[in-house]
Amino acid sequence: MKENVSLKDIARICNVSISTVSKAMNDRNDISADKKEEIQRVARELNYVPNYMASTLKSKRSKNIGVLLSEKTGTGLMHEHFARILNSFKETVEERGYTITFLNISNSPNRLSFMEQCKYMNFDGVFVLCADYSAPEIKELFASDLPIVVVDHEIPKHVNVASNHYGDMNRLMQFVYDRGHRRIAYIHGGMSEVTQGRMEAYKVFMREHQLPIYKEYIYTCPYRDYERGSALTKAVLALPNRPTCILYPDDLVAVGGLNTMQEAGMNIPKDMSIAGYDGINFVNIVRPRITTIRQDTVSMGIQAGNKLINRIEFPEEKYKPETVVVDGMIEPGESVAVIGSRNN
Amino acid sequence: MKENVSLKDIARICNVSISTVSKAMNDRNDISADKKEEIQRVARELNYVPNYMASTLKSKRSKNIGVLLSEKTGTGLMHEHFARILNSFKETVEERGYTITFLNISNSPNRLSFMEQCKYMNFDGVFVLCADYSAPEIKELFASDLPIVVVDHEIPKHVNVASNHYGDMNRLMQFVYDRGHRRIAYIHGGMSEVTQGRMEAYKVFMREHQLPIYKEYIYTCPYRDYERGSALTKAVLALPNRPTCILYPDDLVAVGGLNTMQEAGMNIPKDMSIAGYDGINFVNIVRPRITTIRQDTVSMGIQAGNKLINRIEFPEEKYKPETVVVDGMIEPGESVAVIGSRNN
DNA sequence: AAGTGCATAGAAAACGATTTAGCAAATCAA
DNA sequence: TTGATTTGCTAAATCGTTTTCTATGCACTT
Repeated sequence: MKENVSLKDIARICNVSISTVSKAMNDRNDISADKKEEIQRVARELNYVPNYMASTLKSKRSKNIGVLLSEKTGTGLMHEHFARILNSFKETVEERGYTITFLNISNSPNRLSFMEQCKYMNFDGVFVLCADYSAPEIKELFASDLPIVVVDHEIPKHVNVASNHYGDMNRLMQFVYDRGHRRIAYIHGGMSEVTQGRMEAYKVFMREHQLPIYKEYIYTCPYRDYERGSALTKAVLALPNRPTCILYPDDLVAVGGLNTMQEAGMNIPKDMSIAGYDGINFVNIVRPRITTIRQDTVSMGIQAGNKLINRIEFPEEKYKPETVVVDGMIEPGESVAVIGSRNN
Repeated sequence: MKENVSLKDIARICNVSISTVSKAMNDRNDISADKKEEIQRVARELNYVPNYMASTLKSKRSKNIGVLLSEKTGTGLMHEHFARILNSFKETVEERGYTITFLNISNSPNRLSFMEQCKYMNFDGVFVLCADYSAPEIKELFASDLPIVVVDHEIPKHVNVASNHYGDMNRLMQFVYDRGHRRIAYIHGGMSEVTQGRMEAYKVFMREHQLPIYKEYIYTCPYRDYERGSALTKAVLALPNRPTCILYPDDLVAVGGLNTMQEAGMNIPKDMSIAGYDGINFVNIVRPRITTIRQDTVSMGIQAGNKLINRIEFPEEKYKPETVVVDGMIEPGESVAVIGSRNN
């Protein structure tokens, strides 16, 4: 048995030219129906599989999408949030006939730059899930004319699929407000401009509800920094005018706070209400369940995939900058108590 | 500026033939040093990037590895265990100049079979992280002559990178035994033959230490089935001769047990000791920290990557079946109490 | 009968690399 | 000097497609 059958082999067997076979395989209409059928039958019998390299070399369409996913502390594949988005993205593009290849992010000296990798592999588009946006090589990538979709980061010319940071935080504020909370501490995550919306939502909500914004109620903590979450919680507890509720930048930091307070003998939510952010799995297995904003990672992946492929297949959309906002949802949990001052 | 520079362009500029340029770029030695240097300089100046499709088409070496990762309930990208292995695998192969592409596992009707995808994309090898091993298309893949590395599953001809189920379980038994436990319940995970080693280790350990093996102490529970873990825990608690320790099939199921018992007012580990398996992140954030076997996912990924590339680059090893056993480690936690009958 | 249009097929030129075979010049051995 | 070997380079074939252009036959007009 021949190692790999090519158009040429089929052409010889069917007594037609290579071009005719090619037309039959691509279901073109400048070929007679019976010939097309016969050729396709023979191809099936011989287990013909087209050669990706040859067809991409000629056609310049790779149907392959590069995924950029850097593994800085806590992000990347190993963070459930990104893994979920990637998984949903993968399903979406696979359904539409595209393939996913990771960009090489290793430190090996002869590694190509991101831009070079895209040229090399002929990516039709790039999905940037998380990256160091200050790196020169990523700026070069963004400056190229490749279709690109980025998650939670605004880039001129490209699509940004982002959580609704402002809206979600607003929902969360409303949720705790409805349960009577007025003295609400907020631990803000990171300095990245994308999540500024949350801080904004906090302040606007407080102002709109005539609540004072104490600067002692506002902290900053890196995402996923459990230890720091624990330390800041102690700081909050030491305040003379203790809040009744603490909002954390993400679920992991919230658990840091939860554990700290429980170890100090406090009962959550009786003695203090808390809420997290993200909605990763373990909020459902710690006790009490942590109230959180569940980000709709499934929708983010689907939208990212479809937007990217649309830009690939309909280049007229290519340079429209665009932000796709995906709403999160309150996941109620049990960590926010209903308290006395409830007034609605 | 020309869209993409090719060997031909460089050849024209340097007044040499295409073959000479090719040799210079591939750092061959049948070319004079000064010409090589000049060509490389010009290539750099023009931002020459080789064309993957062309070179793979001709050379048949894609330097691309297909990754098969099916997303059955709870496995796949979204399970931390697999994400960790994949991440470590990715780093390893990227360091060695290989690229990773996912096999398409979608349900779309015109999806190629795994084997066809490998032919189509010219994968040099395949990494099977998790899959439905009963599917015909995967059997066909395993029957091919591609270099393949599989995780935790024994396949004739191929490499199996597996956790040391027997040894790890034995270590865990020794750990609880050393802390005085004699009546040890064991909830076994799944029916897959690969983890039979754990059951074996449990029985052998009990026998070797002259402990009776009560069948009421042995249960089966699907991996990652939190609810079932909870239910089985209740069954164990109802036993007339309650064990002092319960070993769970994985950490998530263990937390199911933990929460159930805590809700029933029990103190863990005072009233019951428990241990999990896997060592995924949240064992460190629940209270008490769950004692577990931390699987060495980093090492698994590294070994899988290196074995696979070795088989690709040194085909003489290709058909040696091989099992690479990777030891896990006790992660002590706080969920196993030291109890009275301690005797060493 | 000549011209027009259409449907079908094939020849051949790409795409951009690798690789083999061969040639000329340079080096070496005798 | 002659013959053999080495060195440095090129021409050309090849990998397996896609695509453009041309050719042929046939049916229709007029």
